[in-house]
Amino acid sequence: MKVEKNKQAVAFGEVLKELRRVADMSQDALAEKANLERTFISFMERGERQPTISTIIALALALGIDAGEMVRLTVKRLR
Amino acid sequence: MKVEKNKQAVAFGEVLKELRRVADMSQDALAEKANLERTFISFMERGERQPTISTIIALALALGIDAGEMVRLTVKRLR
DNA sequence: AATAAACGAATACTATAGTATGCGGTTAAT
DNA sequence: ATTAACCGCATACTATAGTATTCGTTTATT
Repeated sequence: MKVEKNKQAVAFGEVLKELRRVADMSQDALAEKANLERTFISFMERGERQPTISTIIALALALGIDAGEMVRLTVKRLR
Repeated sequence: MKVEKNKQAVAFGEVLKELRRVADMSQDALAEKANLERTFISFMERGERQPTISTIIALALALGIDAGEMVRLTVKRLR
């Protein structure tokens, strides 16, 4: 049977991808700046992995935005 | 050698504990409402575990507050 | 059309989020 | 002094976050 994807992870992934493109960064560049693996950024954007609070904060810092705002956008996308 | 604790996890734990008390809930009550284990709430409040985005959203919902705000308070506490 | 940057995707692994159980200490009531 | 609610803490386990490597395709750019 097909494994159901986590809705919050999918929503976060969409927000991440959008914000990264607005910041005009490649997955590779973002990964480097946030001290994460490029493949992990890819996993998150596809909703196959979800971030911890540490990762959210690191991503927000690398993207030059507010971590709280990033979560707000995620929650907003869920309803 | 002593295992260094994750600073973001500690900050989040402090915020969680404070917000839970403001909401006048026991760890047990919060755990039940957020569909988590009481011991996991305890771990988080002590900074020994950190939440994923799903857990943050579930906790915020159970506490009747905004998930983004919860993250904002955590980041604020880090500086 | 060839070269390279960028990304999806698979796989396999290590670290840690999250579950489950249990014990002991504290506090506040009886 | 006993009962009960609340919580710290330890341990052991299962699920998944995060790393590392690799291959194929797409999209410029030349």
